[in-house]
This record gives sequence, structure tokens and C-alpha cells, in this order.
Amino acid sequence: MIIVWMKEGITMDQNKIPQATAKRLPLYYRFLNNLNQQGKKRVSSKELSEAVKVDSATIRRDFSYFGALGKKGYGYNVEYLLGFFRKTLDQDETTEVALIGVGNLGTAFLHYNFMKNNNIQIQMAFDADPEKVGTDIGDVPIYHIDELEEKLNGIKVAILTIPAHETDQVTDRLVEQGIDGILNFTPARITVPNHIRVHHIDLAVELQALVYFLKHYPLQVDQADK
Amino acid sequence: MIIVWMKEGITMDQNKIPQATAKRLPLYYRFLNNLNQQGKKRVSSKELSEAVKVDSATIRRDFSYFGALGKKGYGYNVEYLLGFFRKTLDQDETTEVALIGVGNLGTAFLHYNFMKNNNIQIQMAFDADPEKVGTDIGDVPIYHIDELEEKLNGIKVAILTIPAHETDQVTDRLVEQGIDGILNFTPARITVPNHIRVHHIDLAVELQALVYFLKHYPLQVDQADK
DNA sequence: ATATTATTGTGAATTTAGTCACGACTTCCA
DNA sequence: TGGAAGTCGTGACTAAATTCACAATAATAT
Repeated sequence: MIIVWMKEGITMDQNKIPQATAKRLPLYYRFLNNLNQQGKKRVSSKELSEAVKVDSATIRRDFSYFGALGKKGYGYNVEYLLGFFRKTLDQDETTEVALIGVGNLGTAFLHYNFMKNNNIQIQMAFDADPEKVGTDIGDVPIYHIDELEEKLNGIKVAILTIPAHETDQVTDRLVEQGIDGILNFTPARITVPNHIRVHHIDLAVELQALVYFLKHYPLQVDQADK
Repeated sequence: MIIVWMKEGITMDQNKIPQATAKRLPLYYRFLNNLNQQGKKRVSSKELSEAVKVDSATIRRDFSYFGALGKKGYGYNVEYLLGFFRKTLDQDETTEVALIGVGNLGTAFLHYNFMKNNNIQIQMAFDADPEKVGTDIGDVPIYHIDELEEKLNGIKVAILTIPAHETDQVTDRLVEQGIDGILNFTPARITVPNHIRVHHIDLAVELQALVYFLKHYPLQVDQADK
């Protein structure tokens, strides 16, 4: 029996990049794209800070993990930075994704055209509703959930937008098919083998947390608010 | 001119509770509810850990900010803990919320019955589509967006599920009406006065981040996976 | 009764993230 | 050409969050 231990990132090239930084990269990328499309040639960490609402020192620090990308006294060249991030974020190879559960939330995803600015493509969707099966939404074909094994065809990433009570059963089938990552919008916390990455986005929790913060963590009030 | 400076939480009762802990409270609350409904009388931090996928030491630390809620060698009494969190999370007073933008994502929220387990209620929704205006979804009335000022009636929390290009305009109107908190599902980063709390949930960024992590941060593979 | 096992609560250590503040270098203007 | 203004990159610091690890205690079994 072979025991392999890889603590996160220890073996990888990009391993010095903090997770908090990695999570902000897609955001930077999107805004750089906007700037580029607006024809902007240069941008400072201060400007970018105002746009993405991240402290400018944090932005400079984040960028610095990738080397010296800017010029002192000048800022960053938008096109260069964009090109750099395109490579870093692997924007050149497309990642194929399957969506499970074509309810309202799932449909929202299907209408969201990820390919516009990036390399992620929802390739197929699954649902149990015979009304939906066989149709396309946003050019994505909808198959019956029973065909999951047959159609999935090596897709490594899934978005789960199904009712909570179906979560475990569907998850097990995805695991069986060799899934690598799951974006879980279900209120259930799923159990998967260690090598599979799951990100939970829990809409009810987000809303409750916002309300809790509003009541218990007053924000600063300063001059700018009069 | 009066200048008031309140750094987050410094003035409040609950102020020792770390933000990371506060964000987990709604999650704990939901699972305790589940356990209680299943008739479970006691639970250990280890069991809870497996259910919510949070390290058991973190759970014990989180609970400890509220005092000694458990018993050594025994664990926590589910009913007691639940009652305690009900008070802490203000589950007794209802928070009214408005939803702006009844597209697929907005509709998903309207069907989600927050009242089932907690104290948050979507009171009204707004949209520009005349087909939708005047109807109800999940018992929530939909008004025309032009009636925002007229109908909002002191609601302090809004969920933004509108297209990106309308974001700034709608945000300004909400600010004008005295909103306190916004849950923003728009890819735009909105600008508001300091005293207003905004939480961003950016679906495209979440998906891109997952893909980035999959490629660059391999997870541990251990015995349990064979 | 007593031993064994389970489990908390927390001090201390560690890890991760964020911010300050400034030297170095660039650009731009007069 | 020289000086002022702008901006990066980063060492040092601070803050926040997590994890370790164990004494204290409760429950349970014999």
C-alpha cells in the first residue's frame, strides 16, 4: 500500500501564492479586462483598489508574488498585466463543467455566459424533469439525470444546484465518475474523498451572516458621510 | 461638524467574537436544528465537525467565545445550545428584506423559504418586466422598480440580483432610501457610503477560483482513499 | 467504588493575512 | 536639465484565525 501525503500546494510551482491572493485573482482579471476594453493603457494599484474594493497595499502585495509586474512611478501596463494573468489563470485552455439541477439557480448559471471573459464552459446540464430534458438553455443541452454516467465523459468539475435531499446520492455518483471539484450550492455539507475539492456557497448562510453583522458589527461613520 | 469613529465592533456587546466565528454561526444553527428535529439530545464537537466540515477545535473555540456551553466528557446539549444560538442570532425578531431583480437568480431566492428555519423574510421584490409586476412568487409581491421609493417602507436589507449595468443606479436609490446592508450578486463592485455594509457574492469568481485551486493546489491523497 | 473512556475549554504556538511606511525609481513639467 | 510628484515593491509589523495538546472533569462500565 502506498501512502502519499501532499499538504496543499507544497509540491507545486505556484505554491508560494497565499490562498487569499488566489481567490482574488479572478476578480483582478475581470477588472483588467474591463479596463483594457475601455482602452486604458495603464493603471495604478490605487485606481484598481477603488474599482475592486481591495486595499491598494494588498493589491501590490498580491501582484508581487508573481514578480515585479509594475513600474515605479508609473503603475501597471494593463495589456501586459492582462496577458500575464491570462497565462497564470490558464485562460488559454478551456475547463469543461457540468451543471446538475436545472431549477431557477441552475438556469441562472446557464444563462450566464462564462466564456465571454474566461475559459470556463458549462458543457451539459442534468435534470429529472421530462419537460426540461431534451431542450437547450443558453446552448447547453439538458440530459436526464439517469444519463449522468453515460454522458459525463470525463468532465472534472460540477456545479450542484439541486434540492438538498438529493445531494448525497448525486455526489456519490459524481465521485464514482472521477470528479475533481464540486461547487456546491446546496445547504447540505457533502462528504467526499480527500482528493476532491468542494467549495460551498450557502445562500441562506450568506444572508444570515449579513444580517448578523449588521446588528452586531457597526461600521465606521466618518466625515465623508457628513 | 461631528466626526464619529467606530472601528468595527469596538463599541458593541458581542465585540469579542471574531468575524470568522460569526460567519459560521448560521451554519452551526442550521445543523443544530437538524439534530434537534432528529431527536438527538447530545452532540460532541467531533460529531458536529463531521457534519459541518469545520475542525472540531475550531468549533470548541467558536463556542467558547460565548462561555462554557458544554460539559467535559459529555459534549453539548442540543436543545440548550440551540436555544442559546436562537437568542444570539436574534431568531426571535424577524428581519425584513427586499429583493431587487426577479430573474432566475432572484426567483430562486423567492422560492427559498428562509422563514422555515430562521428569522429572515423577503417582504417584497422589484422588477422592470411588466409580465412579472403585479404577480406573487412564493407569496412575495412583485412591484415595478419605479415604485421602489414608494414601497420600500424602511426596509434595511436588500438582495441585488439585477444585471450588472443597472447596479450603480439601483444602488444609489437604495442608499437614498437609507438601506443598511446589501447582498450583491452582481459582478460589479458597488460604491456606497462607509456605514453601509455590502457583501459580494460573485458566482463567476467562485467558479474560476475553484478551477484555479484544482489546477494549482493539489489536495492530500491519503490511506482512506486507498 | 473504581477504573476507563470521552470530551470540553483554553493557554500557547503556529499559520495566514493584512497594513504601514519608506527607499528606489519613473515620469512629467518648467 | 533639475526638481516635484507619483507609484511600486517590500521589510517589518500587526492582526486575525487556526491548530496543538493537555489538564480537568463527567459519564459509563465493571
